[in-house]
Amino acid sequence: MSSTSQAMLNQSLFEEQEMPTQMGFFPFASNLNFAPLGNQSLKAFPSSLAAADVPSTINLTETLLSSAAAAGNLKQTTCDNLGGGAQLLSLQRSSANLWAWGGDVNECLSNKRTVDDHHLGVAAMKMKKIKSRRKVREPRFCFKTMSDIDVLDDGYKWRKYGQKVVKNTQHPRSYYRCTQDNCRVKKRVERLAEDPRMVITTYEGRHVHSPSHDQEDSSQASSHLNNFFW
DNA sequence: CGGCTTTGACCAGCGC
DNA sequence: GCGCTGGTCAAAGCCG
Repeated sequence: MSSTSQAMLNQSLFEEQEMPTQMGFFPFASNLNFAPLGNQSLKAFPSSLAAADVPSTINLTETLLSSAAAAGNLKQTTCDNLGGGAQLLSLQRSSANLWAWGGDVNECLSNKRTVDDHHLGVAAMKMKKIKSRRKVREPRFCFKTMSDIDVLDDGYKWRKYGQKVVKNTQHPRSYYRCTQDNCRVKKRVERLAEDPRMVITTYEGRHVHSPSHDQEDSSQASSHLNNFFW
């Protein structure tokens, strides 16, 4: 990824924060820096200053680091040429890599939310859902994980509602919905065609509740996550 | 029996 | 308008 496109991305993330009705990354993403990773990927890492100013960003980082550490093979490094000795999340096999995926970055940024869902009744919502199933989308957040496990434990309870074989991939895409009442968060899980070891997880929407996890550590970590962007 | 997964059908969006 | 594709629905079956 060129520095120009990275600059455009950062600009778009900033705009997303100022105009929450637009499609894009979650606001927290504007507190992350991005480094190019291959042709299509970005590696996300916390800006040291921003992280100090925005505790929730630290919480996210800690959450990911702790979950990655739990999965093993966490490797934390610094990268001086990115300025200020910025902290990178450099994770190895079977750990939770947080990065934005190039393809979905474009998808996220190109989609706009057109209607405010909050003022619609249930019936109206159903009608709208039927009429514009794909047009109206919640904010999305996606990342790659190199893992043998398809569904990562993020502290929330999910129910699978569909599976689809998408074009040019050997592996089916699975669709999950949060089991909590009134919570419309969805996630898609698929394996990268070019590298089946990579799992692409895409979250859509925001949770309106705390994680329902019975493991204390994960629950604590996930609650940090929930505090600011779920 | 309730909650979950599977899976074929259906529908909307998009490109031609 | 038509065909393709992705996303969702919902019935059926499975499992604890």
